[in-house]
Amino acid sequence: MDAINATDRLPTRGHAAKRVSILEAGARVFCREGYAGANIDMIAAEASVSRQTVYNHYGDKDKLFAAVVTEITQRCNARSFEVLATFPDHPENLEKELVAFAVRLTQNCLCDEDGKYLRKLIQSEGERHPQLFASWRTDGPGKVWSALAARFARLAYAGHLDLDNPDIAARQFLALVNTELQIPALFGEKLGSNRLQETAACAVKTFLRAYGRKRSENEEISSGDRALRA
Amino acid sequence: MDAINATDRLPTRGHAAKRVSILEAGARVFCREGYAGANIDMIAAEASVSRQTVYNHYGDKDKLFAAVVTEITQRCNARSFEVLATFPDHPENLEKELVAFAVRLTQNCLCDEDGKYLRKLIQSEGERHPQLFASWRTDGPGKVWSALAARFARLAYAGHLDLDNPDIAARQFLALVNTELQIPALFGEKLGSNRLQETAACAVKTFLRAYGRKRSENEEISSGDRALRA
DNA sequence: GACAAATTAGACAAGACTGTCCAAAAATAT
DNA sequence: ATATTTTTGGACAGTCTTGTCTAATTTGTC
Repeated sequence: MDAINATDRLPTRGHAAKRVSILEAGARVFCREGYAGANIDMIAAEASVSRQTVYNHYGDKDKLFAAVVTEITQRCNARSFEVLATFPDHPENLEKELVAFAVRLTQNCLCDEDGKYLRKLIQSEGERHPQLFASWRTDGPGKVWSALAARFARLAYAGHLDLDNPDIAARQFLALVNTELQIPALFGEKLGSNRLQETAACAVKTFLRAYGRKRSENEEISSGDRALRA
Repeated sequence: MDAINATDRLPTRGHAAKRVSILEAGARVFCREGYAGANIDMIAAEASVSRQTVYNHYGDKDKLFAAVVTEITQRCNARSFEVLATFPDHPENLEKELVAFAVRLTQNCLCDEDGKYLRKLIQSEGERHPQLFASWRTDGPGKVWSALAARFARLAYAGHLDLDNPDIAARQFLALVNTELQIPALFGEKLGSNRLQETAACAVKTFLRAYGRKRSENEEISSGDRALRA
């Protein structure tokens, strides 16, 4: 009855380590083979555990899958908010700090193992088990978006940005940061961190071209405005 | 040996109609259930055809899957270039025409059935069958990107845009247009065409804020800027 | 109408997977 | 050291799926 909820106790070493071992093997195998393609023997083998132990811990394939999904979801969400906490609220060099933030975001949330797993699992099973991923939709992207939007709004209020709709800006920021990641991600390819840096730099540059502060209070008229007057 | 290559003859009505019927049922079922989860009986039933006919036409499950993938890929690529041909090369109202173009792109290539199928199939099976999707990578996104980049470069040369790197601009344009589509697409949800229009409008507005011609020699403030209410 | 090709339904063997049961072995706690 | 819990390996029935085969039926062609 509480076999599944036993995850609240920390996975110590010798004891319930098998539990997490199974969970992680499950994530890998479900992700690699899809739900239907994965089989318990594979997962047991990859977790270095007997098949029976898998059944002892998680009951059946469906429950194991559900456990895997909620685990990965929680990890991903937690990490997203960790990174979000490093947002440059008081930037000295906005562009540079935004690029660093974008890199952290992609490295820790979008391009890491968990991120890849979650993406694949949602894509392949989301339509069949919408309730399983409901919490991801609301607690994951939903909250990240609005949190990020709030940060951008604050930057705008402080005069660092010029934007009319922080929510749209936040989503577009994420979209731009993701630009180059889509295709390789589909094939499970890893991007070197230099390439990742590049992409983030391009994304932020474009973002700031669109939403960067038009002018500061004590700045002289920009060259563009001079051209307009002429 | 040439069972698969028989697709070169046109699927007439009474004759080889079953062929395409199977192919389309295959696309639906493979997409819905994943490769491992799909079974021939399902596909046969959904194609209103006996199981044996499926085997007669396509040999086995693997070959059927390959046929489905190449078919969908070709359809998607073809449609992409159709839409690309409607790019506003000589725009009178650049913003408006770019929005319309973006809407065409999303409706016909990204959000339609084939687009959804291809996305799911690549995501779930791309890692396992990289060679199957190799042609998609090179002939699909690869060529669309560079074609789009060429269009943007021409617009820049004609003074309608101000960009330093057309390739990056093209990818970012696509990323922006995709902004809102990602999440619903993962769950197979359809976006109303009004919502689609909105998203495209936001994307293009941002794109032009970043890459729009700084200003014309003889132009007053654009209506678009005015609509951007306080 | 007759002939050839395609389609159908059904049975079939072979293999894979799930989930259960059980008794021996190992690990853990007292 | 002993008692308790967990893990293990293997066997097992039941189910599902693939791919083949066959004979009968339908379809399209001449």
